[in-house]
Amino acid sequence: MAERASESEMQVLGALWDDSPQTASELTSRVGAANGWTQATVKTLLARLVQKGAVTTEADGRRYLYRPAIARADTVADESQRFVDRLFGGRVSPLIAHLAEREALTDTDIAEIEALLRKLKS
Amino acid sequence: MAERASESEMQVLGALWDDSPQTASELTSRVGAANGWTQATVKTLLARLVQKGAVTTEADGRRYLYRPAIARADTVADESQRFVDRLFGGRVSPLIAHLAEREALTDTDIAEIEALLRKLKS
DNA sequence: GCGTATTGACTACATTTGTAGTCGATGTGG
DNA sequence: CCACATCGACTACAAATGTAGTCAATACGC
Repeated sequence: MAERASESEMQVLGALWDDSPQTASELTSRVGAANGWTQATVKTLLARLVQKGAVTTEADGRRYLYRPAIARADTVADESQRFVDRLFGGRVSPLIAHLAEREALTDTDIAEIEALLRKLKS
Repeated sequence: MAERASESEMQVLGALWDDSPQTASELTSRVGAANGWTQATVKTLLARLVQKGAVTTEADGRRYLYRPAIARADTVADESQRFVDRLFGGRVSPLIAHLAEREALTDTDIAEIEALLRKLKS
C-alpha cells in the first residue's frame, strides 16, 4: 500500500492526475511555478512520490516520463474519509452545513448538488 | 493568528471542543486511550497547542484546566477550505459527487442536505 | 509527618516535510 | 567534435511532528 503523500507532494500528484505522462520540466513549469518552487524542489517531490509508490516512471531517452500510480478517486476517497472523520466525527451533513454557512457554495454548486441528490434517490 | 494544529494535536483539540475544561489526565483517558498515546504524549501535544495559542490554561491548584482558545467553527472553516482546494480544486460539488459515489451519504444525510439547500435558496 | 502518586516542565530523538544545492552524465546545436 | 544545456542522483539541512522519558514539586491518604 502506498504511503500518504504530503501536501506538497499532493500538488505534484494532482498535476499528474490532470495530465500524464509529464516530464519533470513540465511539472516544474506548472506546479513549480504555481507554488514558487524551483526545479530542484519539484524533483525532490517527484523522487519521494516514486519512492512512496504513488508515481511511476518510464524512461524516455535520458529523462523520465512520470505517471500517477494510484487512482485519483482512491486517494480522494481516503483523504475525504480522513477529513470527515477528523473534523466532523464522520458525519457528512455537518460538513455541507458548514460549507453552506460560509457561503462557500455558489448557485451553480447548489444546482449541481441538487441534481446529484436527485440522481442518488432514483 | 494561531498556527495550524497538526493531526494529533487536532485530536486533543477536538476533545476539548466536545467538553471543556478538562485536565491532562482526563484528556489522556479519552484521547490518549483512543489513540494509544501515553500521558507524556498527550502532555506534549497539549504543550504545543498552548504554545500555538490554540488552547489556554487556567491553574486549578497544582494542575491546569485546559480550554480551547480557538473556535471549532473557525478551524473547521479553514481546514475545509484547504481541503477542498487541495483535492478538488476549490470546487465543492465534486466533493459531494465523490462522497455520493462512495456511498458515504446515508439517506438521512441526503435529506439533511436537501433541507439545507432549500434553506439556502430562500 | 511521611511515603506515594500525580502533575507540569524540560529534554530527547527519530522521522517526515519543505526547500534547495551540487555534480556527473548525456544529449544537442552548430 | 565540442561547448553548453538539461536531467536524474545524491546530498543537505532546518523545522515540524510523533512519541515518549525524566525529574522536581506537590498534594493526599494514612
